[in-house]
Amino acid sequence: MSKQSVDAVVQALKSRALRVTPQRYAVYANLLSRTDHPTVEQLLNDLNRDFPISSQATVYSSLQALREAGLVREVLLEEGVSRYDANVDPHHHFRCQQCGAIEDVAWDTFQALDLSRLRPGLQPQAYEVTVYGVCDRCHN
Amino acid sequence: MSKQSVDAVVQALKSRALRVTPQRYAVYANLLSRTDHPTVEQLLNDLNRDFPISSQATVYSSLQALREAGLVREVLLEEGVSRYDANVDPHHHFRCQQCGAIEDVAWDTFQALDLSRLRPGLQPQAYEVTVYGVCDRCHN
DNA sequence: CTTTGTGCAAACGATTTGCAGGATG
DNA sequence: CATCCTGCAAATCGTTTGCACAAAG
Repeated sequence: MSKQSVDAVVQALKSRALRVTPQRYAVYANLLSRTDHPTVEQLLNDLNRDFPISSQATVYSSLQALREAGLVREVLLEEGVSRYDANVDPHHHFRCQQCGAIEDVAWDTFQALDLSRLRPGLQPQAYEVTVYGVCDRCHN
Repeated sequence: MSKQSVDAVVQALKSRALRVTPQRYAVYANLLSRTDHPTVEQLLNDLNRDFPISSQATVYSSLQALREAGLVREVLLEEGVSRYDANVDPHHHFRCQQCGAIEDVAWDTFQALDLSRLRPGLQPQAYEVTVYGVCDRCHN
C-alpha cells in the first residue's frame, strides 16, 4: 500500500475523531482494499494471516466505531451473519443464490426510482436495490 | 376468522403436503392476518396470548416447513433477527429508520428496472427494492 | 400403524460486555 | 496523565438440535 493511501486511512480516522490504533487501521484498510463484503470471521482470518494483529472483540468494536463514524456500513443479505462494506456511497447489490457471493452494483446502473409514488405519509430518505441471481463463477 | 379462510389455510397446507397441526395452522394463519413482518418472538407472544398454543422450537420448525413449502418468506432488514412474511408475491419494502417498522410496498409502485444493464456474466432472477425513511407514526 | 410433529432442554454460533492492563493524544 | 482501546473470558441472544412422547393420515 502506498504512502499516500496510508495517509488517507489515517486522515479518515482522524477526521472522524477516531484514535488511530493499529487494529482500527488494519480493519479499515483491509475493508477498503476489498469489495467482497467480508464477515467478521473472514476479516479476522485475513488480518491475522501472517501474525496476530487483532482479537475478535476488537474487530467488533472497531467496526462499531467505524460504522458510527460513517466510514463503514453493515450489509444484511444473509441470515445469521453481518457483512461489512467500506463503500458508503449509495449503491446496489447482487447476491449469488448459489455461492452467496455479494457484489456491488454501481448506483447509475439503474434509472432513478420515483419515490413520490410511495403512499402519502412515508418520508423516504434513501433506497437500494438487491438483485438475486447466479454469478458467472457458479453458472459456468 | 371466517370458515372460508379457515379452509384456505388448510388447503394451502395440504396442497404442499404439510400435515395440518394446530401449531402450524396457527403460525400460518397469524402471518396471513398481519403485514408487519413479525419476529419469532412477536409471533410467539401473539399466538400464546390467551392460552399456550405452541412452543418456541415448534414455531421455528413450522416456519421452516412453511418456508420450504413456499408459503412464507424470511425478511432480513434488521441485524440479529429474522422476520417473516406470508406475502410471497414479489414486492418491495419500506423500513422506518426511527422505529424499525417494516411495511410492504406494492410491486407496481415502481417502474420495472432494466436488469440487462448489469455486467455481463451475472444472471439475474429477481430483485427487490428497500426504501429507508421515516414513517408517519414517527414523523408526526 | 407408520410417519411426522411437538415440547423440553441442552447445544450452538454470532455478537456483546466487564474488566484489568496498555496505548493514544 | 486523562482518556480511550485492547484482549480475554464470560455472558447474551437468536436459532438449532436430540430425544421421548403425542398426534396426523
